[in-house]
Amino acid sequence: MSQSFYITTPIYYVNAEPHLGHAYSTIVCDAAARFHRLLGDEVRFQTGTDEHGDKIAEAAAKQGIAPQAYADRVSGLFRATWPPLAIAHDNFIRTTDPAHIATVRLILQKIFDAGDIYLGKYGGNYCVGCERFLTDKELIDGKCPDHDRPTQFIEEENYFFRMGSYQQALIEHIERHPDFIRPERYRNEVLSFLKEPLEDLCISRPTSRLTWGIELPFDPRFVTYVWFDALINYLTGLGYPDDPLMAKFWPATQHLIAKDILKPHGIYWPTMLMALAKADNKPLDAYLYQHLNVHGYWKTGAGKMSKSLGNVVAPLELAKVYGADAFRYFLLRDMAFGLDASFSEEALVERYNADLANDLGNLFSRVLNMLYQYRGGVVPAAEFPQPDCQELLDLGRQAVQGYSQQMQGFHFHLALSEVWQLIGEANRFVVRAEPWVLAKDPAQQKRLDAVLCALVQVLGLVTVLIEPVMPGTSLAMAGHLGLELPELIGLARLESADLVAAGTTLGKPPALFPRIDTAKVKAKAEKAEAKAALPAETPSPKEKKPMAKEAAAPPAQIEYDEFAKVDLKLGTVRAAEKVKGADRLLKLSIDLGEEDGPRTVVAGIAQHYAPEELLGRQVVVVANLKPVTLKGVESRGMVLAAVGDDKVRVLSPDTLLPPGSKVR
RNA sequence: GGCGGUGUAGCUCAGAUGGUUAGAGCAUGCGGCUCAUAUCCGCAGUGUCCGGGGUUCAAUUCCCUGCACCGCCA
Repeated sequence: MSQSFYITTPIYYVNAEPHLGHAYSTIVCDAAARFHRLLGDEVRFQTGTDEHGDKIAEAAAKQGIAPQAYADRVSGLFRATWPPLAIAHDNFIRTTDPAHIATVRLILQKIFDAGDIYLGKYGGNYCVGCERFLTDKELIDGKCPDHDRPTQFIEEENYFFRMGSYQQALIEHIERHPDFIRPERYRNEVLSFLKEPLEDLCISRPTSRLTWGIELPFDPRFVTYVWFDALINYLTGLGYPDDPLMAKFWPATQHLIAKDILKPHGIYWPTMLMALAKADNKPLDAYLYQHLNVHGYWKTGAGKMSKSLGNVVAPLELAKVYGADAFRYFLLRDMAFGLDASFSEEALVERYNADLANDLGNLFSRVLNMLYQYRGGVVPAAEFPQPDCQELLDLGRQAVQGYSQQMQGFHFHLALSEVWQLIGEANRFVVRAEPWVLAKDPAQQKRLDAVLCALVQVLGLVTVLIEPVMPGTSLAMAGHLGLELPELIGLARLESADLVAAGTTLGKPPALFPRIDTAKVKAKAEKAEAKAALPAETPSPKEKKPMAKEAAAPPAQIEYDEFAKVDLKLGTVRAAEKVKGADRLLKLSIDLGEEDGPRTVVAGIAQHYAPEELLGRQVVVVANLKPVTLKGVESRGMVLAAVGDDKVRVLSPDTLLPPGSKVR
């Protein structure tokens, strides 16, 4: 029953550092991958970097370093961007990987041997300054407009790929598979492009002009054109031709791109795949991908946004300010997939407050609080199901259906809207059922049980449904609801109403998304803008201070052995309470998977965490710290936390692991 | 220059093979509840459905034209 699902981001060209557009593409793929994992599919999700070509050679030269060193640096930046955004890719590929280079050469040779690559001549107006051919239209008075000097007519030998010979086959495939390129507007764009005769594609660059590329296997005087090299990454990531991954995943390939690279992916790539299929003696469409999913642009900066809030902080920085989950939610909820959308901090905060704080966060909070007050946190069994409760649960199941369909079709904004309609239903249900009235009436206790039970089950549904988009929140909710990992629950299990087992004891809820004071954000932005408007840059003493702190001597280096003496372990917080007579101390009972039960650890984090917030959380503990007695409580260990300027956050893994797991 | 798209409430957008009161969310105003993160629920609006012309008993919806923005191609 389980199917395969292979999704790819474009590999990002390392001539620019990661920005919002890259993040969106990658987050979309991650959400789709997570969704398919919930479906129980076998999933492979690949991203990576594209590192050859003129522009990279130039950028490296400008910095006075070797292209490889330059590519290493920027590729590293991309790699480091993803974990904080909760991206869980299976493979990160680089076009400078030896395996990729070998495969590109193998494929070139195959297509060459099959006769679809030939040596031809190309003549044109070459500008030495630009190091490229210019079209007639680009010339002004026969001169290069950028360098204001005459171009030379150069005839150059190059290798060409017989792209044109696959034009008709491609048109037919697209017409027979309406979903091949989606949404439809981009399919139409490709078809309209294919109305004109398709020319062959120049796939080489002479080494006299460029050496930063993959040498053609059949002619060392040339390197491969960067697109021909780059597109093949999707195959090399699966180990074409022989790796078992190919058989499992290639037939289930979904590419995702932004609209600016539609042509290479909608035309070059399928014709390349047809040529490769022909060379491998297979039907022409044997290697064609399932779907090309095309999204629009995020418009940032410019216009009125800069006047109020946007622009003050780079979009990716906002993920740190408001959290990866809120950031992901905003991107997926606010953009109709395929169309353009505009990004601003205001819009992000608006979504955050309206959807996350008021709707979801508050529902979670009110339901669990009532459960805590009326039932001591123990989930009741609904022994006599009531019609309205049943109706709510039915709506829940319908939401799961609608959500699944929309997610399959890459309509993320509509999928989320399904979930939020359910959240709205649950909020209305609370008002209609008035649990606070039921609680006072001894005759209504069974009814109250049913109402609370239904609400808790809806929270369970929502927990799983939001996992692809907000994995961290989903995990936190699961922890408080006593559920196992959402990704292990999967969508199929949502059919039963008993996600949260009766009899489970749930703690007091934390605020999942504390409301953001928009007035404050605005004031901050205006202040920053005013500051930016000042011409002179005299740093105020205030700004100097943290600089001085950073400049303090770093701690001395230590040997690995010294580090290894510290026994770090993962523990699950089973109980938490304030230590009497101490403002800063919390007494935690932490399960380290030890036979003699949970340990008591005292942590100085009471000003940063309410005890309930930590229930179910996994934390990192120094297990072999000498016991100390603090305010009369013996503490056996210490909880690790990151200390920011005014924030202290305990460290947790991004997915639950067995208590006692070693940390190193 | 050619082709295509978009233009609907303050904002973001949905919509009907043309037919009585044009919709959703957010923002705004009023009312209600109190379990909740001053949250939630209900009610209320407001719109020359881009301008002009045409077809029609009837157009925001179809046709033509103009304007604005966007995209693809050259």
